[in-house]
Amino acid sequence: MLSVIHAPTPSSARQSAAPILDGPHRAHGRDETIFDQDAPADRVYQLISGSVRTCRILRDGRRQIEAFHFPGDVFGLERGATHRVSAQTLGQALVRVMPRAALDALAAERGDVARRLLELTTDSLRRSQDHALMLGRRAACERVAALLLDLAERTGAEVLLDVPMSRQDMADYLGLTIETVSRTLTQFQQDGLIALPAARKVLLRDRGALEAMVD
Amino acid sequence: MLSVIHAPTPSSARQSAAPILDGPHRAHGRDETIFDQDAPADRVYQLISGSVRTCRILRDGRRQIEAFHFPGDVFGLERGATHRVSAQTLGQALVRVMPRAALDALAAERGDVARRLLELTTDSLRRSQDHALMLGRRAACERVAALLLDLAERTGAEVLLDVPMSRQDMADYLGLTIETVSRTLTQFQQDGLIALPAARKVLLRDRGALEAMVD
DNA sequence: CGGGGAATTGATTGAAATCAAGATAGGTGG
DNA sequence: CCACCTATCTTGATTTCAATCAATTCCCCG
Repeated sequence: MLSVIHAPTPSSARQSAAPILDGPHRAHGRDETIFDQDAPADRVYQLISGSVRTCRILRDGRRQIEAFHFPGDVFGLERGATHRVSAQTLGQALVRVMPRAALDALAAERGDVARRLLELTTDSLRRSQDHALMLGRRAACERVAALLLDLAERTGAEVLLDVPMSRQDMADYLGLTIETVSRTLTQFQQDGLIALPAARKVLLRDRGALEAMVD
Repeated sequence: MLSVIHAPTPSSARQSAAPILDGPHRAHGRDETIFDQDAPADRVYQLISGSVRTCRILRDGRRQIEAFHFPGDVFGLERGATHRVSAQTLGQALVRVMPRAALDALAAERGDVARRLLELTTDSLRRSQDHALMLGRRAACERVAALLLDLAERTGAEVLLDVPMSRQDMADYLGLTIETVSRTLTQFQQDGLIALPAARKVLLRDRGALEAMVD
């Protein structure tokens, strides 16, 4: 049975970590689809563990990753009847599944829930606008630097960064190709900004220099 | 005195046309700033007539226009204390000014107002995501075509399109340069897709072909 | 009219895409 | 446990699309 979560929201924790509504958890394996583009948007999801990408694909195959999601993040919120993006896991992931009808009903009767939904949506909007600025006006190296810093901030990594996505995922988020992403990372390494100690690991050696590139 | 507008929302009208809250109107001349980037976000605006751009500027002068606004559109909604974008008029414009505190208070006590705010924010999010897809994965001609069709739809133009913005505005919205926008329009004209009968006018001659470019 | 910002057009450059091999590493089965 | 196999990633050569640099031309407004 569903029940409302009376979430204490300590200011220290990431705000989005508090669930809006309880719901069953669902486990996903690596690279599994959570929902497809154009599928009915009758559920909302919150990531418990792992990481997820949401993306749109054009008819000719071009793909734009719209966002990466990390534990605590809510995704799948839509205004219309269908999902405008698809969602896939990057590795193993655990998600909380909330029926949209229940969430809408709850928002209608409880102001705090409605406010939380608005906050979540506003946060997504802010992220999307930052993303658009990056795609419209930033050079390849600035985009890659921005992604690394964003990952560091959102996963709470100090120096050694876990990069859960492939080069193709990075490229499709950044509006670049895998080759350009790879070359840019190599260049950062040669310039002493980062080290690449293993696959899907990045060691931040000069965070200040990366931050200077982003703004 | 402020008063709530009990807006009948005929399904035929553009939904965003209904004001959330009444408020004083303010007239602006051509190319005037309504609010600056980083200024306190203590007011929300609704465009009555004219058109407005919201944009962000990087330290080195690169500019990204985040959105164009037309009559009925609400802009200036923020989660934080300051505006993340600036807003300027494109021509003469009339805006309704609503104090944010009053709007927040109203949303807290009235579910329909809270819901309306969420709808507006979700619409902005959808637009921003479409924008990001365009900036990340579309060629110059596809971007220009998308802008023309978007303008036609939002201003309700059938064939003759009023383009209220300069080439620089178009370029900064599309992540291109004025030269590329100009060349693309010339090419469209040569291909019989449009005609350019006057400055800031575009005649749509083959809307189907333009739509085919966009998806 | 006449001045001046905006737009167009042309020539050239340049950043990232594309095309094309290799290198590396992760997973699997012998 | 190790070797192979296949994905993924890196690196290199070349091309391409859009940016930049550079004149004109076109209008809009005074």
